[in-house]
Amino acid sequence: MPDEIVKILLTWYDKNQRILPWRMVDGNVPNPYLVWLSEIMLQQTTVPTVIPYFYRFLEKWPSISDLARASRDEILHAWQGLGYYNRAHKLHECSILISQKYNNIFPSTYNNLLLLPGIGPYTAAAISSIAFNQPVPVVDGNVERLMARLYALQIPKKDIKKRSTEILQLFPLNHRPGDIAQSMMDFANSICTWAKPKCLSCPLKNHCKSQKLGIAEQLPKREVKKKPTRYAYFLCIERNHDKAFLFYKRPLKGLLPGLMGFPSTNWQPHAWPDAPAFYSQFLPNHDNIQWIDTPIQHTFTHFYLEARVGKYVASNSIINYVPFPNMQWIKSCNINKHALPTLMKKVAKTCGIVC
DNA sequence: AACTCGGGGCT
DNA sequence: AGCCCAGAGTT
Repeated sequence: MPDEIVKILLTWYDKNQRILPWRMVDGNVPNPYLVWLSEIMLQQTTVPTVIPYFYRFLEKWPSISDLARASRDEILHAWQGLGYYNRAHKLHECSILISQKYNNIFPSTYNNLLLLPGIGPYTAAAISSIAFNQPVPVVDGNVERLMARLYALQIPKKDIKKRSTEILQLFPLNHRPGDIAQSMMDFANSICTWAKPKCLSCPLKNHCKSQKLGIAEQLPKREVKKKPTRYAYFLCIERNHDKAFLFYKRPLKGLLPGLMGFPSTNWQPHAWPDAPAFYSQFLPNHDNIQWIDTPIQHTFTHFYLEARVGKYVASNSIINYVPFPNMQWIKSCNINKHALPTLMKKVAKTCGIVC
């Protein structure tokens, strides 16, 4: 049965393969650097989102040694807006490690790839399989959904990855392992979709247990968790004489690590922070703060943020005033030289910053 | 084992 | 409004 499934998947893949910039055509093995870069970017991120970032990275840094010579801030700047910024930090670390300790050569086996920063079980399997033809099961969210439906796995979501991997160990992966992996992901992404799977025209329907049971769309089982809301104030402080704004560089650990941001209160649950206690830290004279009526809404992975933005135009008396050492004035036309997360771009837009 | 990490797109 | 996505790292 697994042999038949693999055969159907490869046949489907040969006919429907998407042309993607990190894929090599004509059956050649792709460049490991391209595979690695794409796989890191694709972690929890959709293909259409990744493509423009991938091209920009490749243009700036055509090889792993080029990337290894870049600074952390350059990489963060190119990564801005892509999210999960720790990936950018690990990308930087990994490039330096491979360039300096590995002589610019990627390891080829699952176990050795797993030792590298930013590379976990999925990515190690994907790189070894796609770039080095290693017969390793590659299990991402797409494959989990496909296997859960093919084998009617009515088990908790957290257990599906392990079970899927076990099942795939019994699949014949020796012939074209990378294509098998990518065929499963492409197939689940376009046929065995999360919502409204195309079961009626599915080439695997005769092999699908959940299709026979009529429960394909309910699998894999989902578990609900409610997101809390947090509340914060942001300050957009403009220096009168040169249209510069007060920014701070966020810590290298935690949320939005190493990116630029506007001064804000703690993002606290349940209640609005004490606004005067907050802005008096930054503004010796805090009259004339214009509070924007419409609050900013932003969704993070595990909470919503609702924020109000205050705009303040600083008088000449605080031209050289910098409240904290991690802060700096940045002229409006230089802001785009720094790495700003999408949330902070919303704040900038809300208070009308233009270059 | 559970939590922390973005942002866009779909329903 | 909720869930999804070529998951990894930390606690």
